[in-house]
Amino acid sequence: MSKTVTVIDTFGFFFRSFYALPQYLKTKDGFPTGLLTGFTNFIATLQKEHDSDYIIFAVDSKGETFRNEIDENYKANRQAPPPELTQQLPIAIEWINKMGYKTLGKVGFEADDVIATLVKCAKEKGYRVRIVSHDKDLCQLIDDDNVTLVDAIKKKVINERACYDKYGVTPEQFIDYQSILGDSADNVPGVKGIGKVGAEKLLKEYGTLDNIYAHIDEIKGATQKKLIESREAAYMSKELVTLHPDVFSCDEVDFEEYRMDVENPFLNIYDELVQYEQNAILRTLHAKNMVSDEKKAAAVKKTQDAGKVTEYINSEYTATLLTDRDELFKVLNSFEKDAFVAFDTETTGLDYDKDKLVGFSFCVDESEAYYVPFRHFYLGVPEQISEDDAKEAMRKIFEFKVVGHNIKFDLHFVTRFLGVEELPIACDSMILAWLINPESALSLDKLAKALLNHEMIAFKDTVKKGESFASVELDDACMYASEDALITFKLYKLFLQKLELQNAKHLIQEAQNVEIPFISTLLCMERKGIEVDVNFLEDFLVEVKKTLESLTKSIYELSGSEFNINSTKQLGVVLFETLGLPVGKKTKTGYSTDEKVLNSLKDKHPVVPKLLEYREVYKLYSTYIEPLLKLASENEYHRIHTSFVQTGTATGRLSSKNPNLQNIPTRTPLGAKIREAFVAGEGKKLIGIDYSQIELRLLAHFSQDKVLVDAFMHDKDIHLQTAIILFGEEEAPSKRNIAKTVNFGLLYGMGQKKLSDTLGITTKEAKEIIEKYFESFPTVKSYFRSIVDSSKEKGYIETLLGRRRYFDYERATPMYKAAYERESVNSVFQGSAADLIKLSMNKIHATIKEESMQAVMLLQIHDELIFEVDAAKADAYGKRFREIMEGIMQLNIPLKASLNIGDKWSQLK
DNA sequence: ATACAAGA
DNA sequence: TCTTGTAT
Repeated sequence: MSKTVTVIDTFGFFFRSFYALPQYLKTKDGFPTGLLTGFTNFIATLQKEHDSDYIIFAVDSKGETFRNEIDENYKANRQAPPPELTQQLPIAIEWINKMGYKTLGKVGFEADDVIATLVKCAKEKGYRVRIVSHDKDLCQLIDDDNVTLVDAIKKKVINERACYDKYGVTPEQFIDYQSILGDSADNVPGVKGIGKVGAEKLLKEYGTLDNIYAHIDEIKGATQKKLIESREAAYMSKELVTLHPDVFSCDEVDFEEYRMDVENPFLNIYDELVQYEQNAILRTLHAKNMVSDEKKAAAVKKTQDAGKVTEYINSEYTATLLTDRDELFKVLNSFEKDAFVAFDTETTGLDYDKDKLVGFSFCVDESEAYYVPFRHFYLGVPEQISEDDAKEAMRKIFEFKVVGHNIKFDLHFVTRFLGVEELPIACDSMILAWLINPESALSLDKLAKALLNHEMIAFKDTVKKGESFASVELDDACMYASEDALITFKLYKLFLQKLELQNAKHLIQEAQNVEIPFISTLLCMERKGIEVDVNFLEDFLVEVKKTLESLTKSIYELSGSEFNINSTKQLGVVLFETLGLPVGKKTKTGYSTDEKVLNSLKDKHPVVPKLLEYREVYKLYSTYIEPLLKLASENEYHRIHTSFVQTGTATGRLSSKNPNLQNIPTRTPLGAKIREAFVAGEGKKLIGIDYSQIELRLLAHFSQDKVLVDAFMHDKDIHLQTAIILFGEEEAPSKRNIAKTVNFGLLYGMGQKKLSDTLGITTKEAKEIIEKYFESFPTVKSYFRSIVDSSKEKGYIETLLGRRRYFDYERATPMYKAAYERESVNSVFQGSAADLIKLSMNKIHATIKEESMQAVMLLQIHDELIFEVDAAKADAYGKRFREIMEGIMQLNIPLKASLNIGDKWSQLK
């Protein structure tokens, strides 16, 4: 590999950076820093984007150049640069040398000539050259194999091809091109009256300037006249624009003096980086632990005011660390009474049961954010706010309109810390982001990157591995936490604007009336948790372990080998190679061994039924029994707390995690036994209420289909009615199950493929059934059609409450389009059903509070709610809740919900 | 179809 | 990351 030299057109680069970067970048004293920031960024990305062996900063030298001898007007037209630029320029030049790089210039010559000379010298040595410049004067040096130009701001490489695309001439023709064109900014006259189109055309035809004049007789009319008149000017121009590769002799340059691999260039200008508030770079240095604590302390001291407030200023906003009570309240009292305050907490971990708050941050405008530490703990931690003052401050904050990002998380910690049930909140930027597009990434850092083009400080760069936020030093904590509050504030404002622009003002109302109150509803459910019978689970665990052991033994015996049954790879080998069973389905990586495949092999070998049983039991053990038992045992009340994710799905349903309590088994007898472990507390009962056929009822309501409406109005068996219509009165009872699957399939948006799989029939038969269904329910068919049409026209569907889900039909393969059509239809029902139960939950939550009922809502499983209530009131409360659910909205058909009461979850059916 | 979670 | 399996 030949060596590479990067040559910087230094002043050109600085000018470019200066104008490319925002002019408002200033230190807090008002000293402009845009150019400096651009420069430090450039150096920081040097290795990554301009990796080479040598780097030379070519500079102009003061004084007249030989070009002024040719023409005294040369460059006389240039305007004096603005003072903001001239202020920064000498600092930047100084930094080049301080950092350990070297400049190269020659009195009487411009940087361009120095560069031309360097190119010649480098070529002699067989080095490749990258010239960092956007100056077209340098195009004449391009030589694809050896020399390219790099535009550092646009990050573009300009080679022969790019040059030709842009100017229509080759690099070799470039001098002649400029000679004709001239350059008014540099007072290069060129041929008067011929511009770039003419110059390009002439050179395309004749190749060179000399050849143009050699064939001047062939050229017609005005062009000829102009060329003849400007002949002298053209050749003078040629002298002006031709770069001189002989500024110095090549043995004068020792490339080894210009090595790029300078060690830690920034450390050499550390104090100045602090002085000029190059905080992005400082942050990286600190994160990489490249700065000693003494050096850091000395620098922080310089930025520290005489008073008790420490400010960390970077180019965009001020992060203020508040460690003094009076300062803290001075800030809080300065806020308008009805101000929106973005609020965020820092904790020792994610578990609100065992982890603790260590500090909080807030922000009321886009230029300033604050961090209040009160429980950081590390060797030599400075004075912090007291816990009592922190409480008082947080109470005060919740008198304003609080906005958070996933604020349910913060509320768990703050409510417990303050000893209150609920706190009023104004909004949640994560929920707004979800309402705007439920399928987008919702984390603060992703949103900041995508919408604000802001790279946030990474949590893992702030908190060392294995440590908690409490051990983060206050200044780093302040930078990190303040940024969270600031970005939350910015996003909140942005989302309100976006909703208006997207013509979705109703979603602001929906957020206000439904989603935001829903946060409190979920908060109470999660905090309460559900009790688990630990003894029962322990016994169950022992029993299941025994079963597994004996199953493992017989599987080993029957298969004739010992292997890891949980490894699908090993299992595949045993079944299909050792035992030679017929291979059915294959996966991307090997044999498929899923339940369906095993079922088809049930009679082929005695090990297969054992495997099926093992799979079921192992699933129960590993996914449910063991983790649930662990969670319940850890909790002093044996209650386990799930997290409901309000923004978890594209349709509007909730999701549940850590643990997921929405997929506790029910189908098989053994699985259903898990539900026996969920019990009511002492003197309490569990109540389960589930909406019956809520999605099909919504279908009846929206489509107004006579058969469906009639069935629900008279409370008939909907699946049987469907069977009657599909297969006739006679066959209906025996085919009710098929009808049920079809109805079910409709709701989950199954295609013919999935339906045939589920029913165990061919796709053709499935297709026929679906067609039959639509023939029999023409109203449903046309209603589905109308959803799809509107989805395609608008690019989104809306639920009952106006929540949207977007579909990009524009660039989608036909397969995707078909999937989008089904998802569109399905989302309307699932989403609207989710809306209804959400409304019910809010209403029930409010009712429990208003009437001080001895009841708590514990779980939601999509169309079902589970409560724990005072045993004596179970019946009355149950009926009351059911009424609320059935009456939550007046539809064209009645809503129905069924009520069950018991001591264990398993009894609620 | 939509989730979450476990294990290799 | 892939495969499997649980729920609605």
